[in-house]
Amino acid sequence: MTERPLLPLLHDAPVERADAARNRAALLEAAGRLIGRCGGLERVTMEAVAAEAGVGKGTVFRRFDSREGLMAALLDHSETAWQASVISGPPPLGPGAPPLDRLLAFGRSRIEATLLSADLIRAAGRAGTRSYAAYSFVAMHVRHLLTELEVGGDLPLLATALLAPLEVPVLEQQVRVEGFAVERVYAAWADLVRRVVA
Amino acid sequence: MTERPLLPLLHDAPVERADAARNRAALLEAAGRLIGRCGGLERVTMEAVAAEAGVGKGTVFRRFDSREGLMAALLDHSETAWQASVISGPPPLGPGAPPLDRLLAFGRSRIEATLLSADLIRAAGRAGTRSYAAYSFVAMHVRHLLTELEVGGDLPLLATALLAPLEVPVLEQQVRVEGFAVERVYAAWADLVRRVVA
DNA sequence: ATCTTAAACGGACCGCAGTCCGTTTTCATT
DNA sequence: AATGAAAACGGACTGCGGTCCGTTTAAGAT
Repeated sequence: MTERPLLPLLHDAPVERADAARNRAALLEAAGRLIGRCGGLERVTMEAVAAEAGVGKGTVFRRFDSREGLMAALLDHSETAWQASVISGPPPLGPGAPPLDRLLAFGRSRIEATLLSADLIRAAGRAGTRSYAAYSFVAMHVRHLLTELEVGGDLPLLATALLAPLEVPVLEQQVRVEGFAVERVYAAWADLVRRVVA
Repeated sequence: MTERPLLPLLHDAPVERADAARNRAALLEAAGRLIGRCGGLERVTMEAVAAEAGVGKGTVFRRFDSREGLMAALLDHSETAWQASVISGPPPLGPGAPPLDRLLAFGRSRIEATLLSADLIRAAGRAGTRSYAAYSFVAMHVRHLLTELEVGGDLPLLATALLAPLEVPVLEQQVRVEGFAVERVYAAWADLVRRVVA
């Protein structure tokens, strides 16, 4: 499951001890199991995760720093899989389609993925903007596509402006509070994109 | 300070008892004082606010429900003042200027006001999107200006898309993490607006 | 002035995130 | 295999947000 790198010295993370790695895996599994068993991850306490994994409470915090850290680690699996489908999945989300098609596919996929993991993303903290690594990836991807579309202007900030309406609080407001259909939210984002690249 | 309505029955808030009103005011003042005295509002505990105001802890939660509620009440003053300057202040933020000028002035003013109260807004919760009342106001205002500009499309969602980059997490990422100048952030937003209304 | 009652009060109490520190385990070295 | 030091472990402990409930108080009615 967790691959130990063949040349650990090349990675700056200084090699994890065997018991530490075992407990990390056990804790992630325990957390996933508990979230499934109870309804909703906010009802799962850190102590319960520790107990389910058969370790002490201190170990949970040693491994993941905080509740948000644990949630972020949990989120990492799906986020990584999603990133892979953007990097090397089938078009139009993956490479091979025209840039505008890719951008629109990106938006639709991002909306769906974000709404699907909304609770986890919120619990993983940063209160609205996902962790820096995740943000960097999507920002870079959108900048890249905008460059291919030969869009002028301040690309880093323009990319951010296109990404902002795809953040959890905005989508939840639109879909869960205002009751708009996901399809309509996507259509509006696509409209925004077309105006920007025009 | 706190005006009692002449015809209380017309308001659905069922009239506040004198001691309750006194304590509400005392608590807001105490909270403001403590936030000033200590550095940063996250170092101020609810118990400390209660003590500073000379009331019991239960009273704080009775009046404001939660820590977020207290922070939201604190924020309400400046938010209301800002709304007033949009509704009836001098142009171009207030009425009297052409719609595009008003929209651009709105963006600049909103960016500045949001960054100024960023800590409070974050502490007031809803994890990224401000309280519904505040959101409704700005959304309505932007929709209104877009209508005057004869912009077509799904106006409610288009307005949201223009507002999303002005939320706290986005602005803080750009200004505090990436180190962009506020002026540049505003310029990028203005560019976005011009592309959308074109 | 007194009475009634709904509302407000205060502070002990609870649950959970996060810390601390004495004990145990891993693993590289010999 | 023995050893030593760095790392991990566990669970008691702390601090704060939030609740509960017995007591007090405001304010309209008589």
